[in-house]
Amino acid sequence: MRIRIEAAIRRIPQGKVSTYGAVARAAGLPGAARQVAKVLHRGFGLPWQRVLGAGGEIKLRGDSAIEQRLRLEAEGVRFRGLKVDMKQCEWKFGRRTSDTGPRNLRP
DNA sequence: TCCGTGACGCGAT
DNA sequence: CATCGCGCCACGG
Repeated sequence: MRIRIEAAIRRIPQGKVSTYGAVARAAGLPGAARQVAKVLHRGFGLPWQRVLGAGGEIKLRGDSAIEQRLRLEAEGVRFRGLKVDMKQCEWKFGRRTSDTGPRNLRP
């Protein structure tokens, strides 16, 4: 299970973000949002900053939250107030085989 | 086995 | 918006 979740997380490209719930579904584990959070908390080498709560909200507290925001802005993710502008930055997981989703956004 | 715990999600107020 | 409540789920005590 951990592997499936990690794989899904790794599919999120730089400059894009996703949510715990979406990652869980992409991993074939609908409803396992909390497990996604755990994997992120313990796993290493994962682009953890690209996973947010529903609506593009950062769910971390204190310094971690600040770091996540800085990391995201550093890779071009735009914020609208305290949330990420999902309308523009959310990564849509495609169904296997050549996933054709909106990609390459770096003007 | 029961119970508390979360980097959760969503609808209702 | 802010809060609340309830559903969800793997884990550890």
